[in-house]
Amino acid sequence: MKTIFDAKLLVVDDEPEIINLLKTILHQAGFTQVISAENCRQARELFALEKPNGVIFDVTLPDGDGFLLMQELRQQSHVPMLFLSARDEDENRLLGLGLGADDYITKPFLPRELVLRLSGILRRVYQPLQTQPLAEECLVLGTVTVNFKSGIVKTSDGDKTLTAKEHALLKKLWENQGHIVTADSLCRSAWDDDLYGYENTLMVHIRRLREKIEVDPSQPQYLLTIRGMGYKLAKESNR
Amino acid sequence: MKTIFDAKLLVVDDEPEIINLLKTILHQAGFTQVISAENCRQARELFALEKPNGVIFDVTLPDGDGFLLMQELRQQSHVPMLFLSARDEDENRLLGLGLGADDYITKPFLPRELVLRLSGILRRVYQPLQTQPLAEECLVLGTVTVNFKSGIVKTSDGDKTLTAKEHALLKKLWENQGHIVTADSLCRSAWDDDLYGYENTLMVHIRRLREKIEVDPSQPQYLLTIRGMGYKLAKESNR
DNA sequence: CCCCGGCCTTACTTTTACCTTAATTTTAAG
DNA sequence: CTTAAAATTAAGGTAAAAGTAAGGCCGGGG
Repeated sequence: MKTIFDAKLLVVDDEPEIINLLKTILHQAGFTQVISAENCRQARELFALEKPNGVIFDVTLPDGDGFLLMQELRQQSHVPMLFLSARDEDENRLLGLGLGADDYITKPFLPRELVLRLSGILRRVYQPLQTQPLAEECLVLGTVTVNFKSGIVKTSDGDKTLTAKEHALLKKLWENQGHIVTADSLCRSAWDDDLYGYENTLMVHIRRLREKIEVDPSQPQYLLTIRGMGYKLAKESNR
Repeated sequence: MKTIFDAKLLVVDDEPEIINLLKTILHQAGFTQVISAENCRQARELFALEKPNGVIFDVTLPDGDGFLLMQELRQQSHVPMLFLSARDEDENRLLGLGLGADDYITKPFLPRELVLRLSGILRRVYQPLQTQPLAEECLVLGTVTVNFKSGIVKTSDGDKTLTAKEHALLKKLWENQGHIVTADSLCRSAWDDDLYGYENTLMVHIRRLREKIEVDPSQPQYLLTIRGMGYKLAKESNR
């Protein structure tokens, strides 16, 4: 498993045993650095609570106010923070989550689950910031770009808009890009009832699609016919 | 407790008992709408996976492939998705989280915990996104400017004020500017109850909106019809 | 209390963009 | 070469959306 971000983690805990466990788990998962700190309040300045960092708290801190500490830090930063707890106590779980913790994990936990949950939180917190400009889901075919949410096809000679049927068909092909999609399967995703007889209808729509996404519709480069089987949307890589 | 966002939730589950439970919990927590769907694959088009929506899956779907479905949807949308499971099985939890679920909650769960976890996820996913567009509260369309706070539309020939319905509809379109919004989705954001005969009602309001924001209502430049799909508020850039 | 005006809804007709049909031509496999 | 599959046209057909007008609801003011 690989993490998406170059994340550092500050572990607040007193039991060296669990620190080591976390270090092992998280290192294996690709996190770059794991630091332990006995007294987080003092060490706070050292670990800037910035972008690719996160905090893991052990609920059972010696002075017993892990929640207070968490609340305090939360006011200063929105970095991911999560609790580890020795015992599964409903009240504490609600309290922790209510204070703004991103998760609350009770021991014994599966190492892999910790990693997955952590990765998920990091992804949600940082992904939106990073991918703001390219958040759109687009299909790129050479010089042509299709945006499914807006239904716009951008080409070198102007923009075109997809009709409902074209949209449905192209989306299906896109979802199976690189694989052959049978005519039957295509029909089922664009029509409610099974389209009796006239397979021709599908062909006409394919033609219109080609007119919109292909440079030369009669010499398709992307929306390919697989005779006797169906159609295939070629992947950029293996054309 | 109050939620931060105007969140709708699609509940995928077969047991009416749990649907009702969720509805109760989430309504009390301030979520505006909860919809159930027996077959998500078929219903997918109906619930545009747009900004303030989320999906809750029951792992034990009748056909047993809730994971597959989740994975499929995840490819298409980054809206929050979480699993509910009847039994606490490590493998499934890992699988669910690994596929990109935002959380995996096992029954019996505390209602309040569900709400807290949900709110947390929504906050993390939408907070960063929403602060951006809502920073400015004006919609600029060529020579026309719409101020949402005051509901005033400034045009070259005088000011007009938006009615309640027009305001709600335009806001929804604005929040999804550049993307196609289904008629259904629009209705749900402008009417509380499900509107029975809304076929024309929506259209009439769209018409009135066009009369206020378009230069020539019969040749719309901004509020575009996407036949068979919905409406779209064009972005200045790709018109 | 009743009328008035703004807003929303309903009902109906008209328009049009998209889809289907069908007939012909081209392509490619055996 | 033969033949089935797919492509290409272009002409209607059709359902979705637009347009229009009348009626209903509700709150404010006379």
